[in-house]
Amino acid sequence: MARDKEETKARILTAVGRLLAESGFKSLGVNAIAREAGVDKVLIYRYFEGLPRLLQCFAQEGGYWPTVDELVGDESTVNAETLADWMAYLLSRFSANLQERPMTQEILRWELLEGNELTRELANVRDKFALDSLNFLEDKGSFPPDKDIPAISAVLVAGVVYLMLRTKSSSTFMGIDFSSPAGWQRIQVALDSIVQLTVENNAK
Amino acid sequence: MARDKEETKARILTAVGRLLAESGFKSLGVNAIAREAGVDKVLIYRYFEGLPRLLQCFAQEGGYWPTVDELVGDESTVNAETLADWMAYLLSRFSANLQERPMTQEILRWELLEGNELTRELANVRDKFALDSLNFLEDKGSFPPDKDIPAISAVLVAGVVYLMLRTKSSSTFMGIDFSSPAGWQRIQVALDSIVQLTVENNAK
DNA sequence: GATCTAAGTCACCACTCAGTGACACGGTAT
DNA sequence: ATACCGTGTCACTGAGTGGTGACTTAGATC
Repeated sequence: MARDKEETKARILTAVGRLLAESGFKSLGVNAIAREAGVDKVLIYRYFEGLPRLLQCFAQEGGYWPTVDELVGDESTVNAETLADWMAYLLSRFSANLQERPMTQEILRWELLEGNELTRELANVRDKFALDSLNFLEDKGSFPPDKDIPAISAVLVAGVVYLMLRTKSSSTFMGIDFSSPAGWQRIQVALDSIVQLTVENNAK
Repeated sequence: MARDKEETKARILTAVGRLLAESGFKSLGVNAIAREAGVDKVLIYRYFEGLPRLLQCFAQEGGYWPTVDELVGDESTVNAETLADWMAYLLSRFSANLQERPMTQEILRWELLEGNELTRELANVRDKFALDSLNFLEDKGSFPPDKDIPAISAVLVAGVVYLMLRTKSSSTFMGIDFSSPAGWQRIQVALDSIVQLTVENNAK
Protein backbone atom coordinates (compact mmCIF):
# COMPACT_ATOMS: atom_id res chain seq x y z
CA MET A 1 0.00 0.00 0.00
CA ALA A 2 2.61 2.52 1.10
CA ARG A 3 5.04 0.78 -1.25
CA ASP A 4 7.99 1.54 0.96
CA LYS A 5 10.00 -1.45 2.04
CA GLU A 6 11.74 0.15 5.01
CA GLU A 7 8.56 1.67 6.34
CA THR A 8 6.78 -1.63 6.00
CA LYS A 9 9.55 -3.41 7.85
CA ALA A 10 9.33 -0.80 10.57
CA ARG A 11 5.56 -1.20 10.79
CA ILE A 12 5.97 -4.93 11.21
CA LEU A 13 8.56 -4.50 13.94
CA THR A 14 6.50 -2.01 15.91
CA ALA A 15 3.50 -4.29 15.51
CA VAL A 16 5.50 -7.04 17.20
CA GLY A 17 6.19 -4.70 20.09
CA ARG A 18 2.59 -3.61 20.47
CA LEU A 19 1.29 -7.13 20.25
CA LEU A 20 3.85 -8.37 22.73
CA ALA A 21 3.04 -5.68 25.25
CA GLU A 22 -0.71 -6.04 24.87
CA SER A 23 -1.44 -9.70 24.51
CA GLY A 24 1.82 -11.42 25.35
CA PHE A 25 3.70 -13.92 23.29
CA LYS A 26 0.89 -16.45 23.14
CA SER A 27 -0.81 -14.60 20.35
CA LEU A 28 2.42 -13.74 18.60
CA GLY A 29 1.86 -15.44 15.27
CA VAL A 30 2.52 -14.49 11.69
CA ASN A 31 -1.14 -13.85 11.03
CA ALA A 32 -1.64 -11.75 14.14
CA ILE A 33 1.43 -9.64 13.45
CA ALA A 34 0.39 -9.04 9.87
CA ARG A 35 -3.09 -8.08 10.99
CA GLU A 36 -1.76 -5.72 13.66
CA ALA A 37 0.64 -4.11 11.21
CA GLY A 38 -1.98 -3.82 8.49
CA VAL A 39 0.29 -5.67 6.13
CA ASP A 40 0.06 -8.89 4.18
CA LYS A 41 1.74 -11.71 5.98
CA VAL A 42 3.66 -12.77 2.91
CA LEU A 43 5.78 -9.67 3.39
CA ILE A 44 6.91 -11.01 6.74
CA TYR A 45 8.29 -14.02 4.94
CA ARG A 46 9.87 -11.88 2.23
CA TYR A 47 11.53 -9.38 4.52
CA PHE A 48 12.28 -11.51 7.55
CA GLU A 49 12.22 -15.09 6.29
CA GLY A 50 9.62 -16.06 8.85
CA LEU A 51 8.82 -15.57 12.50
CA PRO A 52 12.10 -16.61 14.14
CA ARG A 53 14.18 -14.15 12.17
CA LEU A 54 11.61 -11.42 12.65
CA LEU A 55 11.70 -11.88 16.39
CA GLN A 56 15.46 -11.95 16.29
CA CYS A 57 15.45 -8.61 14.50
CA PHE A 58 13.02 -7.29 17.04
CA ALA A 59 15.22 -8.46 19.88
CA GLN A 60 18.27 -6.80 18.36
CA GLU A 61 16.43 -3.51 18.13
CA GLY A 62 16.66 -3.48 21.89
CA GLY A 63 14.98 -0.88 24.04
CA TYR A 64 13.06 -3.38 26.10
CA TRP A 65 15.63 -3.25 28.84
CA PRO A 66 17.04 -0.25 30.70
CA THR A 67 20.70 0.53 31.05
CA VAL A 68 22.24 0.85 34.47
CA ASP A 69 22.82 4.56 33.94
CA GLU A 70 19.21 5.05 32.98
CA LEU A 71 18.19 3.17 36.08
CA VAL A 72 20.40 5.11 38.43
CA GLY A 73 19.74 8.53 36.99
CA ASP A 74 21.76 11.43 38.27
CA GLU A 75 24.10 9.96 40.83
CA SER A 76 24.73 13.23 42.60
CA THR A 77 21.10 13.47 43.65
CA VAL A 78 21.01 9.98 45.11
CA ASN A 79 21.11 9.79 48.85
CA ALA A 80 23.19 6.65 49.23
CA GLU A 81 26.56 6.01 50.76
CA THR A 82 27.15 2.42 51.67
CA LEU A 83 26.95 -0.60 49.42
CA ALA A 84 23.70 -1.56 51.09
CA ASP A 85 22.27 1.87 50.35
CA TRP A 86 23.11 1.51 46.71
CA MET A 87 21.76 -2.00 46.50
CA ALA A 88 18.48 -0.96 48.05
CA TYR A 89 18.28 2.03 45.76
CA LEU A 90 19.00 0.00 42.66
CA LEU A 91 16.47 -2.65 43.60
CA SER A 92 13.80 -0.07 44.15
CA ARG A 93 14.56 1.66 40.86
CA PHE A 94 14.63 -1.65 39.08
CA SER A 95 11.24 -2.53 40.46
CA ALA A 96 9.72 0.78 39.43
CA ASN A 97 11.25 0.59 35.99
CA LEU A 98 10.09 -2.94 35.34
CA GLN A 99 6.59 -2.00 36.35
CA GLU A 100 6.41 0.43 33.48
CA ARG A 101 7.69 -1.94 30.86
CA PRO A 102 4.94 -4.36 29.95
CA MET A 103 6.92 -5.58 26.98
CA THR A 104 9.85 -6.47 29.20
CA GLN A 105 7.51 -8.26 31.57
CA GLU A 106 6.21 -10.32 28.70
CA ILE A 107 9.73 -11.17 27.65
CA LEU A 108 10.48 -12.34 31.17
CA ARG A 109 7.36 -14.49 31.11
CA TRP A 110 8.44 -15.82 27.80
CA GLU A 111 11.89 -16.73 28.98
CA LEU A 112 10.21 -18.62 31.75
CA LEU A 113 8.51 -21.20 29.68
CA GLU A 114 10.06 -21.42 26.31
CA GLY A 115 13.64 -22.47 25.89
CA ASN A 116 14.34 -21.68 22.26
CA GLU A 117 17.21 -19.83 20.65
CA LEU A 118 15.49 -16.50 20.84
CA THR A 119 14.64 -16.56 24.51
CA ARG A 120 18.16 -17.67 25.23
CA GLU A 121 19.44 -14.67 23.36
CA LEU A 122 17.04 -12.42 25.24
CA ALA A 123 18.21 -14.01 28.47
CA ASN A 124 21.79 -13.18 27.58
CA VAL A 125 20.93 -9.53 27.11
CA ARG A 126 19.18 -9.51 30.43
CA ASP A 127 22.01 -11.24 32.19
CA LYS A 128 24.45 -8.72 30.81
CA PHE A 129 22.36 -5.97 32.32
CA ALA A 130 22.41 -7.83 35.61
CA LEU A 131 26.16 -8.15 35.54
CA ASP A 132 26.46 -4.46 34.69
CA SER A 133 24.45 -3.72 37.78
CA LEU A 134 26.70 -5.89 39.90
CA ASN A 135 29.76 -4.14 38.51
CA PHE A 136 28.19 -0.80 39.24
CA LEU A 137 27.59 -1.89 42.80
CA GLU A 138 31.10 -3.18 43.23
CA ASP A 139 32.37 0.24 42.18
CA LYS A 140 30.26 1.84 44.86
CA GLY A 141 31.64 -0.31 47.65
CA SER A 142 33.62 -3.48 47.28
CA PHE A 143 31.80 -6.68 48.16
CA PRO A 144 32.48 -8.04 51.64
CA PRO A 145 34.33 -11.34 51.18
CA ASP A 146 32.18 -13.19 53.68
CA LYS A 147 28.97 -12.42 51.79
CA ASP A 148 27.93 -13.76 48.41
CA ILE A 149 26.50 -10.52 47.08
CA PRO A 150 25.64 -11.91 43.63
CA ALA A 151 23.68 -14.77 45.15
CA ILE A 152 21.86 -12.46 47.55
CA SER A 153 21.08 -10.11 44.68
CA ALA A 154 19.85 -13.00 42.57
CA VAL A 155 17.37 -14.06 45.23
CA LEU A 156 16.06 -10.55 45.76
CA VAL A 157 15.84 -9.66 42.09
CA ALA A 158 14.16 -12.98 41.37
CA GLY A 159 11.69 -12.23 44.13
CA VAL A 160 10.87 -8.82 42.74
CA VAL A 161 10.49 -10.17 39.23
CA TYR A 162 8.23 -12.99 40.30
CA LEU A 163 5.99 -10.76 42.36
CA MET A 164 5.82 -8.33 39.47
CA LEU A 165 4.89 -10.99 36.95
CA ARG A 166 2.25 -12.39 39.26
CA THR A 167 0.34 -9.20 39.82
CA LYS A 168 -1.04 -9.20 36.30
CA SER A 169 -2.98 -12.41 36.73
CA SER A 170 -3.44 -12.74 40.46
CA SER A 171 -3.38 -9.98 43.01
CA THR A 172 -2.47 -11.76 46.21
CA PHE A 173 0.58 -13.70 47.25
CA MET A 174 1.15 -15.13 50.71
CA GLY A 175 -1.69 -13.11 52.06
CA ILE A 176 -0.29 -9.85 50.79
CA ASP A 177 -2.59 -7.84 48.58
CA PHE A 178 -0.80 -6.37 45.60
CA SER A 179 -3.76 -4.62 44.10
CA SER A 180 -3.11 -1.64 46.33
CA PRO A 181 0.13 0.32 46.66
CA ALA A 182 0.20 -0.73 50.31
CA GLY A 183 1.21 -4.26 49.37
CA TRP A 184 4.10 -3.07 47.29
CA GLN A 185 5.05 -0.69 50.03
CA ARG A 186 5.44 -3.61 52.43
CA ILE A 187 7.63 -5.42 49.90
CA GLN A 188 9.70 -2.30 49.44
CA VAL A 189 10.25 -1.96 53.16
CA ALA A 190 11.04 -5.65 53.46
CA LEU A 191 13.59 -5.41 50.67
CA ASP A 192 15.23 -2.40 52.29
CA SER A 193 15.54 -4.09 55.64
CA ILE A 194 16.79 -7.31 54.09
CA VAL A 195 19.47 -5.48 52.18
CA GLN A 196 20.51 -3.30 55.09
CA LEU A 197 20.69 -6.14 57.59
CA THR A 198 22.21 -8.69 55.26
CA VAL A 199 24.72 -6.72 53.25
CA GLU A 200 25.95 -4.25 55.80
CA ASN A 201 29.06 -5.72 57.31
CA ASN A 202 27.75 -5.80 60.85
CA ALA A 203 29.47 -9.12 61.48
CA LYS A 204 32.85 -7.48 61.39
CA MET B 1 -13.75 -49.81 25.32
CA ALA B 2 -13.60 -50.66 29.01
CA ARG B 3 -17.20 -49.59 29.25
CA ASP B 4 -16.70 -48.27 32.75
CA LYS B 5 -17.59 -44.65 33.29
CA GLU B 6 -15.67 -44.12 36.52
CA GLU B 7 -12.55 -45.77 35.21
CA THR B 8 -12.72 -43.69 32.07
CA LYS B 9 -13.11 -40.53 34.08
CA ALA B 10 -10.12 -41.54 36.17
CA ARG B 11 -8.07 -42.25 33.05
CA ILE B 12 -8.88 -38.81 31.73
CA LEU B 13 -7.92 -37.14 34.99
CA THR B 14 -4.60 -38.94 35.27
CA ALA B 15 -3.92 -38.12 31.65
CA VAL B 16 -4.31 -34.45 32.53
CA GLY B 17 -1.72 -34.86 35.27
CA ARG B 18 0.75 -36.69 33.07
CA LEU B 19 0.35 -34.23 30.25
CA LEU B 20 0.71 -31.28 32.58
CA ALA B 21 3.87 -32.60 34.17
CA GLU B 22 5.46 -33.61 30.89
CA SER B 23 4.64 -30.92 28.40
CA GLY B 24 3.13 -28.11 30.43
CA PHE B 25 -0.19 -26.44 29.96
CA LYS B 26 0.53 -25.22 26.46
CA SER B 27 -0.34 -28.58 25.00
CA LEU B 28 -3.26 -29.11 27.33
CA GLY B 29 -6.10 -29.36 24.86
CA VAL B 30 -9.10 -31.60 24.55
CA ASN B 31 -7.55 -33.54 21.72
CA ALA B 32 -4.23 -34.04 23.47
CA ILE B 33 -5.87 -35.21 26.68
CA ALA B 34 -8.08 -37.66 24.84
CA ARG B 35 -5.08 -39.00 22.94
CA GLU B 36 -3.03 -39.36 26.10
CA ALA B 37 -5.86 -41.10 27.90
CA GLY B 38 -6.63 -43.36 24.96
CA VAL B 39 -10.22 -42.20 25.02
CA ASP B 40 -12.50 -40.50 22.58
CA LYS B 41 -12.66 -36.80 23.21
CA VAL B 42 -16.41 -36.73 23.09
CA LEU B 43 -16.36 -38.45 26.47
CA ILE B 44 -14.56 -35.48 27.92
CA TYR B 45 -17.48 -33.33 26.91
CA ARG B 46 -19.99 -35.87 28.19
CA TYR B 47 -18.38 -36.44 31.56
CA PHE B 48 -16.83 -33.06 32.23
CA GLU B 49 -18.73 -30.66 29.99
CA GLY B 50 -15.53 -29.47 28.38
CA LEU B 51 -12.03 -28.44 29.32
CA PRO B 52 -12.69 -25.84 32.01
CA ARG B 53 -14.77 -28.17 34.16
CA LEU B 54 -12.33 -31.02 33.60
CA LEU B 55 -9.46 -28.91 34.81
CA GLN B 56 -11.52 -27.77 37.74
CA CYS B 57 -12.12 -31.40 38.70
CA PHE B 58 -8.43 -32.06 38.32
CA ALA B 59 -7.60 -29.13 40.54
CA GLN B 60 -10.02 -30.32 43.22
CA GLU B 61 -8.36 -33.73 43.26
CA GLY B 62 -5.43 -31.95 44.84
CA GLY B 63 -2.11 -33.61 45.50
CA TYR B 64 -0.08 -31.13 43.52
CA TRP B 65 0.84 -29.22 46.62
CA PRO B 66 2.44 -30.45 49.84
CA THR B 67 1.02 -29.89 53.29
CA VAL B 68 3.04 -28.09 55.89
CA ASP B 69 3.37 -31.27 57.94
CA GLU B 70 4.62 -33.16 54.94
CA LEU B 71 7.14 -30.43 54.34
CA VAL B 72 8.40 -30.28 57.87
CA GLY B 73 8.51 -34.01 58.49
CA ASP B 74 9.33 -35.24 61.94
CA GLU B 75 9.75 -32.12 64.03
CA SER B 76 11.74 -33.85 66.74
CA THR B 77 14.56 -34.57 64.32
CA VAL B 78 14.80 -30.99 63.11
CA ASN B 79 17.69 -29.02 64.45
CA ALA B 80 16.02 -25.65 64.73
CA GLU B 81 15.30 -23.42 67.67
CA THR B 82 14.72 -19.84 66.76
CA LEU B 83 12.17 -18.44 64.36
CA ALA B 84 14.96 -17.77 61.91
CA ASP B 85 16.08 -21.38 62.12
CA TRP B 86 12.60 -22.58 61.31
CA MET B 87 12.19 -20.14 58.46
CA ALA B 88 15.44 -21.20 56.90
CA TYR B 89 14.55 -24.84 57.35
CA LEU B 90 11.12 -24.42 55.84
CA LEU B 91 12.49 -22.47 52.89
CA SER B 92 15.05 -25.14 52.19
CA ARG B 93 12.49 -27.93 52.44
CA PHE B 94 10.10 -25.99 50.26
CA SER B 95 12.74 -25.57 47.62
CA ALA B 96 13.64 -29.25 47.63
CA ASN B 97 10.00 -30.30 47.53
CA LEU B 98 9.12 -28.00 44.70
CA GLN B 99 12.04 -29.30 42.69
CA GLU B 100 10.49 -32.75 42.69
CA ARG B 101 7.04 -31.65 41.65
CA PRO B 102 7.08 -30.87 37.95
CA MET B 103 3.33 -30.67 37.90
CA THR B 104 3.32 -28.04 40.61
CA GLN B 105 5.97 -26.12 38.73
CA GLU B 106 3.79 -26.14 35.66
CA ILE B 107 0.86 -24.90 37.68
CA LEU B 108 2.97 -22.05 38.99
CA ARG B 109 3.99 -21.19 35.44
CA TRP B 110 0.40 -21.34 34.47
CA GLU B 111 -0.74 -19.01 37.21
CA LEU B 112 1.86 -16.63 35.95
CA LEU B 113 0.40 -15.97 32.58
CA GLU B 114 -3.19 -16.90 32.52
CA GLY B 115 -5.69 -15.14 34.71
CA ASN B 116 -8.77 -17.29 34.34
CA GLU B 117 -11.08 -18.74 36.95
CA LEU B 118 -9.14 -21.94 37.23
CA THR B 119 -5.73 -20.42 37.85
CA ARG B 120 -7.31 -18.13 40.38
CA GLU B 121 -8.67 -21.16 42.18
CA LEU B 122 -5.30 -22.85 42.02
CA ALA B 123 -3.75 -19.67 43.36
CA ASN B 124 -6.13 -19.75 46.29
CA VAL B 125 -5.09 -23.28 47.20
CA ARG B 126 -1.47 -22.25 47.00
CA ASP B 127 -2.01 -19.16 49.09
CA LYS B 128 -3.73 -21.22 51.76
CA PHE B 129 -0.65 -23.40 51.93
CA ALA B 130 1.47 -20.28 52.26
CA LEU B 131 -0.68 -18.97 55.11
CA ASP B 132 -0.49 -22.36 56.81
CA SER B 133 3.27 -22.09 56.66
CA LEU B 134 3.18 -18.65 58.20
CA ASN B 135 0.94 -19.88 60.97
CA PHE B 136 3.28 -22.78 61.59
CA LEU B 137 6.16 -20.35 61.85
CA GLU B 138 4.30 -18.07 64.21
CA ASP B 139 3.74 -21.06 66.48
CA LYS B 140 7.46 -21.70 66.52
CA GLY B 141 8.35 -18.20 67.61
CA SER B 142 6.12 -15.19 67.53
CA PHE B 143 6.90 -12.63 64.86
CA PRO B 144 8.95 -9.64 66.01
CA PRO B 145 6.70 -6.59 65.77
CA ASP B 146 9.32 -4.47 64.06
CA LYS B 147 9.71 -6.93 61.17
CA ASP B 148 7.17 -7.71 58.48
CA ILE B 149 7.77 -11.44 58.41
CA PRO B 150 5.06 -12.17 55.81
CA ALA B 151 6.51 -9.62 53.42
CA ILE B 152 10.03 -10.91 53.95
CA SER B 153 8.81 -14.46 53.41
CA ALA B 154 6.97 -13.41 50.29
CA VAL B 155 10.12 -11.96 48.75
CA LEU B 156 12.21 -15.00 49.57
CA VAL B 157 9.63 -17.55 48.50
CA ALA B 158 9.02 -15.61 45.33
CA GLY B 159 12.74 -15.62 44.68
CA VAL B 160 13.03 -19.35 45.16
CA VAL B 161 10.04 -20.01 42.95
CA TYR B 162 11.31 -17.79 40.18
CA LEU B 163 14.76 -19.29 40.19
CA MET B 164 13.22 -22.73 40.18
CA LEU B 165 10.96 -21.99 37.25
CA ARG B 166 13.81 -20.46 35.31
CA THR B 167 16.19 -23.37 35.49
CA LYS B 168 14.11 -25.46 33.15
CA SER B 169 14.57 -23.15 30.20
CA SER B 170 17.70 -21.20 30.99
CA SER B 171 20.48 -22.22 33.31
CA THR B 172 22.07 -18.95 34.31
CA PHE B 173 20.74 -15.98 36.21
CA MET B 174 22.79 -12.98 37.26
CA GLY B 175 25.96 -14.81 36.42
CA ILE B 176 25.12 -17.75 38.63
CA ASP B 177 25.13 -21.12 36.95
CA PHE B 178 22.22 -23.27 38.01
CA SER B 179 23.09 -26.29 35.94
CA SER B 180 25.36 -27.52 38.70
CA PRO B 181 24.45 -28.08 42.34
CA ALA B 182 27.04 -25.44 43.22
CA GLY B 183 24.77 -22.68 42.00
CA TRP B 184 21.88 -23.85 44.13
CA GLN B 185 24.26 -24.24 47.02
CA ARG B 186 25.13 -20.55 46.78
CA ILE B 187 21.45 -19.67 46.77
CA GLN B 188 20.85 -21.88 49.75
CA VAL B 189 23.64 -20.23 51.70
CA ALA B 190 22.42 -16.80 50.69
CA LEU B 191 18.90 -17.62 51.84
CA ASP B 192 20.17 -18.88 55.16
CA SER B 193 22.22 -15.79 55.82
CA ILE B 194 19.40 -13.50 54.72
CA VAL B 195 16.97 -15.17 57.05
CA GLN B 196 19.37 -15.30 59.98
CA LEU B 197 20.50 -11.70 59.66
CA THR B 198 17.10 -10.27 58.82
CA VAL B 199 14.72 -12.16 61.04
CA GLU B 200 16.80 -12.63 64.13
CA ASN B 201 15.88 -9.83 66.44
CA ASN B 202 19.38 -8.41 66.65
CA ALA B 203 18.00 -4.90 66.73
CA LYS B 204 16.62 -5.44 70.18
C1' DG C 1 5.78 5.45 -23.92
C1' DA C 2 7.36 0.48 -23.39
C1' DT C 3 9.65 -2.49 -20.14
C1' DC C 4 11.24 -4.40 -16.11
C1' DT C 5 11.57 -5.01 -11.30
C1' DA C 6 10.32 -4.30 -6.59
C1' DA C 7 6.31 -3.98 -3.54
C1' DG C 8 1.96 -5.47 -2.44
C1' DT C 9 -2.46 -8.52 -3.02
C1' DC C 10 -5.03 -12.67 -3.36
C1' DA C 11 -6.08 -17.40 -3.28
C1' DC C 12 -4.91 -21.38 -1.84
C1' DC C 13 -2.80 -25.76 0.74
C1' DA C 14 -2.22 -28.76 4.68
C1' DC C 15 -2.69 -28.94 9.28
C1' DT C 16 -4.55 -28.51 14.15
C1' DC C 17 -8.00 -27.23 17.12
C1' DA C 18 -12.74 -27.25 19.75
C1' DG C 19 -17.05 -28.88 19.44
C1' DT C 20 -21.28 -31.69 17.70
C1' DG C 21 -24.49 -35.05 15.59
C1' DA C 22 -25.28 -39.65 14.16
C1' DC C 23 -24.41 -44.22 14.86
C1' DA C 24 -22.86 -49.01 17.00
C1' DC C 25 -22.66 -51.94 20.80
C1' DG C 26 -23.80 -54.28 25.29
C1' DG C 27 -25.93 -55.06 29.32
C1' DT C 28 -30.55 -54.72 31.75
C1' DA C 29 -35.36 -54.54 32.70
C1' DT C 30 -39.77 -55.63 30.93
C1' DA D 1 -37.03 -61.67 22.57
C1' DT D 2 -37.25 -56.80 22.58
C1' DA D 3 -37.04 -52.27 23.84
C1' DC D 4 -34.09 -49.15 26.22
C1' DC D 5 -30.33 -46.55 27.97
C1' DG D 6 -25.54 -45.94 29.14
C1' DT D 7 -21.01 -46.30 27.02
C1' DG D 8 -18.04 -45.83 23.38
C1' DT D 9 -16.82 -44.84 18.13
C1' DC D 10 -16.75 -42.26 13.94
C1' DA D 11 -17.21 -38.51 10.86
C1' DC D 12 -17.85 -34.16 10.30
C1' DT D 13 -18.02 -28.73 10.56
C1' DG D 14 -15.98 -24.27 11.16
C1' DA D 15 -12.45 -21.51 12.56
C1' DG D 16 -7.74 -20.53 12.82
C1' DT D 17 -2.80 -21.37 11.91
C1' DG D 18 1.82 -21.37 9.20
C1' DG D 19 3.38 -21.26 4.76
C1' DT D 20 3.61 -20.81 -0.62
C1' DG D 21 2.66 -19.75 -5.56
C1' DA D 22 0.55 -16.79 -8.86
C1' DC D 23 -1.05 -12.52 -9.83
C1' DT D 24 -1.39 -7.12 -9.99
C1' DT D 25 0.36 -2.66 -9.68
C1' DA D 26 3.44 1.34 -8.91
C1' DG D 27 7.55 3.59 -10.12
C1' DA D 28 11.99 3.97 -12.00
C1' DT D 29 15.03 3.14 -16.33
C1' DC D 30 15.78 3.02 -20.95
